[in-house]
Amino acid sequence: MSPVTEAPGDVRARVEKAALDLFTLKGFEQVIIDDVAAAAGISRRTFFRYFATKADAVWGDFAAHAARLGTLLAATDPQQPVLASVCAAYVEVNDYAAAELPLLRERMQLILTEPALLAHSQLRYAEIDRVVAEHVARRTGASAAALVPRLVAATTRAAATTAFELWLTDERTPLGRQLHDAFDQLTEGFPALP
Amino acid sequence: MSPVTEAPGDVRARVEKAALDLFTLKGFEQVIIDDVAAAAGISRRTFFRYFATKADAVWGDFAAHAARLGTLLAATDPQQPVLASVCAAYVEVNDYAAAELPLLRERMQLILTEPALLAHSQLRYAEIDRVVAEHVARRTGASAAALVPRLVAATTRAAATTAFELWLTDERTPLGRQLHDAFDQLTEGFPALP
DNA sequence: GACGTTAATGACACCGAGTGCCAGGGGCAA
DNA sequence: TTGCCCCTGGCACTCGGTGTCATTAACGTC
Repeated sequence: MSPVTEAPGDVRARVEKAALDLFTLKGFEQVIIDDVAAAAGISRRTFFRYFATKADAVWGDFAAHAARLGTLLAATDPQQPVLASVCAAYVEVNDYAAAELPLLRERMQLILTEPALLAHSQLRYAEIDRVVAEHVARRTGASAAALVPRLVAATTRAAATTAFELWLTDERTPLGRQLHDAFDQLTEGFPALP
Repeated sequence: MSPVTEAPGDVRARVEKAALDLFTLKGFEQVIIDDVAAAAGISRRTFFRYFATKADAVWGDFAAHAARLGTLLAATDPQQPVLASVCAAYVEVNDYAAAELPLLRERMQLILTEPALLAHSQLRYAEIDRVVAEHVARRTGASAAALVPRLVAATTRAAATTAFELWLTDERTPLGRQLHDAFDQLTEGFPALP
């Protein structure tokens, strides 16, 4: 039936697309795995060979994303202030081509508004936090388990998430700008506050 | 069979205790609802009348906790800096009596280390963030959906969570002190950072 | 061309969380 | 006693997720 051998990765990409479209169309909870599998032309069992959980179909290759953030952090200028280096890495790792933006919006819209996906996000962010805390630990000489590295990791990630939320609701301001704005507030100690 | 009529709330408290103990002893995933129900002397169906999900049995009356944080924030001195008022409210809402500390430790240990509970926590924190963002919005005149209120809510909550994590691993430093330390770093714009 | 090997797939049965529905029973007021 | 209400348990069902096994197609070797 099938024309020829399918290129590896094709199936995974097709399932991911089918899942994303269905979730966006009907809502994450309303879609069951059989729907996604049918739309992608595979069986329910095969779906779980490509994605460990239903939520995983929404996140692309997030492990690579986190690893790239780590690489970018390691390559930052040691003279640069630490917070600035974290900001720069966040901006660069989220510097998507214009053609990718609609897909990113779809993904983030789901992740930030669907309760089940929002909950799942916490597990993914743990990897991000670990990478950032290790960078801060290197720069400061502290342990990655100490207050400052963990706090910087947690708060910068909170800033990045907030920037993403604002970017979703505001079509006009680019993501990089939203990230810079949020990091600026954090770095300056919230100067606008009474 | 049962002696007399049971005081209302008794059952819920008993189930909560049974769940907490079993989860701590065997791990959250290893315990199934039937185990908890049996230990509490109720049926599986009744468990789900007291708690909407398995994770909910670990959180006490968290809605009341969030509401109390809101009350404390509303009662803060308008002359006080905004970040200081948020810190003070966080410290006060988490000012437990010494007798309650072991239970709090058990709860937080589970929430912060069990992946399923960590994920679930994100849903609970949304309520906290909303309350804090509204307080900041009141104080600054901004919309609760604007950058600064959301950012303050997200970062202070990140700071509080980090303080809890450190408190769990360090038996000696009291929780209020950990919270103050974390908030100080945040308020001063991380002075220790190069 | 026949053969054994390997990876991908699908079918099936199973577990556990969570839900809807209904029946039984005890407390309580009239 | 009667009727009402609330709490409870039992049952069947949906759905996410997993272990197991048989099938099939691709590939290299003889």
